Amino acid sequence: MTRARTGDRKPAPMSEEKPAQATSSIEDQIRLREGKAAQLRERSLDPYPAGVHVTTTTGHVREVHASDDAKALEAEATGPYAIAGRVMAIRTMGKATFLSLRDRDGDLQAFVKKDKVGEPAYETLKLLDLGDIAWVKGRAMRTRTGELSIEAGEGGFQLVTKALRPLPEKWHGLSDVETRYRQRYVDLAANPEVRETFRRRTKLITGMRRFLDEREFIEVETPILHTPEQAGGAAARTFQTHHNALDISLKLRIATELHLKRLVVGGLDRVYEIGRIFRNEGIDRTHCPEFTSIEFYQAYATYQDLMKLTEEMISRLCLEVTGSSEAPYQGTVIDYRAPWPRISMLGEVARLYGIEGSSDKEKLDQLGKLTRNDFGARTSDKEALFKLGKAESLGEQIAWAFETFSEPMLPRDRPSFVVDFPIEISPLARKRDGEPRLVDRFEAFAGGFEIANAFTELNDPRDQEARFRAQVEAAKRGNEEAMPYDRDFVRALEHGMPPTAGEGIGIDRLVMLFTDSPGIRDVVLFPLLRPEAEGT
RNA sequence: GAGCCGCUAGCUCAGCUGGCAGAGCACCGGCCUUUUAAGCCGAGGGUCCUGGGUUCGACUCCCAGGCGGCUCACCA
Repeated sequence: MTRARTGDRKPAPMSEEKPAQATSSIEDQIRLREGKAAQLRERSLDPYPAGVHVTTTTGHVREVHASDDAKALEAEATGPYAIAGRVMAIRTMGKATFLSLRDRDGDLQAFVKKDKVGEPAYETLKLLDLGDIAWVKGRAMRTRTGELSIEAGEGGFQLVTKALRPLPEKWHGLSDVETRYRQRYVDLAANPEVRETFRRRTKLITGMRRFLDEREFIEVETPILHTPEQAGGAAARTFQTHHNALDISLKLRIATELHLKRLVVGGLDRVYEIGRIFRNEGIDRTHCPEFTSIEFYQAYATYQDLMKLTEEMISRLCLEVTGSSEAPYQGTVIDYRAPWPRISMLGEVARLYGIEGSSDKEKLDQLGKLTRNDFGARTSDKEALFKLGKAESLGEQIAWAFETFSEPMLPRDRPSFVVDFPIEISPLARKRDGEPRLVDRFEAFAGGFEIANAFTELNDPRDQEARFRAQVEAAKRGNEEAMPYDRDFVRALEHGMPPTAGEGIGIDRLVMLFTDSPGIRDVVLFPLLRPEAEGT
């Protein structure tokens, strides 16, 4: 690692005259940096060495010496610490240079003095550019201004990776959204808060696993490639693909639901899967064609049990990930502590239309008497009316009315559960005992969007058949999101699925909430974009 | 898919009513052994997203297209 430092005490002569022309177009800058790599090679220094010996991180050094002042550090024989990281700043004072090195833990200053580090190493320092990766070994010290630094010892500086492209500007970082998404490596290198976002994402997923594992759930993996019959479990259009050897057309899954319930039939009473879901639909602030969901199923539980579990899990995750049970989201602090308010979809819609009936049955009966025009009377907004007009059943009418009028009114500073869903929009949920026009289902909302969807599962195979038939009918009428009739799933239910409750949570959306990210693309490392135009 | 907005140096951005393309940082040369958005002196760097049109003259105005953002639609 310290090769070729002692061989030649005199700095190697510059390979050629200075560049004839000072330049700075990107091509020029790359050429110049390549030239510096060549100069390193001329001094028998590899610009891309392997086996660099790093003994610690910037974070560790900061931690160990957090409370040591300059005097204490001078008295103590600290280290030596060998750290490496991307060079974020170079401040040269002539025969002494300050570097800001950034590794996975953060930034730390390195202080390289010519008389300490030795002439050869100091000469290679002159070939260092912002964005290169450098290695420094030495003791910990504090500068006059009190900044903790590593002071490079004899031979304690090495350039370990030459970067050919310059980093974005140090002060503003990289802010062009398109470049941030397309070249996430630059975004991550330049903008520390982006790393924090993705660190939190990982923490969240780890925390979910721990939470469910503690409750004796087991994690499984089910197929992503679905036959056309299997590609159900949600209302969504699919991606098409094809398997060559079998010569069959396949679809990418739109949910993990139906396979997971097959596993419950098989006796895996508590099961979950975290994985990618693909839905061939538009892209906006909260939708992405590939996203990550967790679905879990618990036998002998009901949707009521899952509401409790959800409150508990998400409030705990918020604490684990953000350090508090309350987290700001786009200007509003959301308090995740249980219990979350329950809001009745049926009740809210009934209230909207002046129906104060006491029972669900009464509300449904009264709402059933309303005409399409009655439903539309609440708004003159053309688009809202169009939506309301599309409803083909009372249940859809209620759902659209809720979405249009009530959803925007959900609490902003708290997550909430919406309950009392109509059966028509819930083809996999169990009918409610006593009111078969409703199902035992909830959706959780926070920050203005849905984060979870759960229900007591339908386990009556004959009822499931009927629901599938209704979906097939809907598909015939042109509903492209209707799910296919999955015969094998019905066969599985015929073997008997214990009474079960299941839930799906959008992990990306939770990450948005816990990182205060405005859009789903900010929490996905490489979001799908149109292909880049030629030339970059 | 629709509406609105944006695209100028590697990055972040100015550029007026059409008249030679600008700044800061970065880069290049020089000075500097405790700086930290280091500093000082000097130099260079442009497919103004693309293609048409109007005009004596277009970064600027018009048309078409590309990519992105936001809103809406689609979407649980």
